Amino acid sequence: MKIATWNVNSIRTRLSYVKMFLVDNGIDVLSLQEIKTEEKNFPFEEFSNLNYFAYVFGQKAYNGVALISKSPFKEVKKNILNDGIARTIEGQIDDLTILNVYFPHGGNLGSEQFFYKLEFYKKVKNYILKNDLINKNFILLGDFNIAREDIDVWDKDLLDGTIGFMKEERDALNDLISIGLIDAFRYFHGDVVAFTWWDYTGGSFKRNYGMRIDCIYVSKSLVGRLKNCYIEKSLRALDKPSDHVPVVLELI
DNA sequence: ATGGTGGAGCGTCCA
Repeated sequence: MKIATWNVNSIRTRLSYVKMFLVDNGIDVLSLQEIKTEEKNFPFEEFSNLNYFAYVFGQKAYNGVALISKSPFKEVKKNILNDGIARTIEGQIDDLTILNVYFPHGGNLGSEQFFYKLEFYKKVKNYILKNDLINKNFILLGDFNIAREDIDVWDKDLLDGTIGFMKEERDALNDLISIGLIDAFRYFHGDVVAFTWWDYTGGSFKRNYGMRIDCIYVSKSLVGRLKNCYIEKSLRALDKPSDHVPVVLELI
């Protein structure tokens, strides 16, 4: 089973690439962030034509998450933090609980958005604990907007203290995963420097000035089923790409 | 300090 996550930065602009990615990689479940559209404008038909189901929590212009899957989800919960912001969608499929989160960007240190981001991390952690998801076959994936380790950024000294790599943020992410979540990419590639996001500006992709901020975390019960985890970097080199690329998890 | 690029959707805001 192949489960992927991708911040597409507008589903309508990236639709052809998303369809290509699903087919080329034989993806079973795709978790999308920043679809940037309301549900009423989501291209449901394009996915049903490919024999995929789509579950959408959308919002006008900003945010927006979705789950795309070959077989139907048994249950889907949107808005799990009850904040009305289209950043969370969770579903049950087979024996898995999959929680797709678009974590806040965070603005700058000390800004209102920065504290919102740290609070958001606590709320997701509490939600997982409250619902005992950590003791289920649980997958937390999405755009975390935080690089956790030094090897998750292109220059740890230059980026020290900047958004996405501040101590307070890394502490928040470490605190979240301390409840028993395993970084699937790191499980297979312990010391590999690899990124999932490159800024649009300044030729960042060509220079490989990136960060690994899109991740797939699994609960301990799934460790024995991990088969592979990879980053589909080639999609960043296409014309009019998203600034993020997909991460793919293969489960036995 | 600014601007560098991109998306939504027509004002700017957000990343």
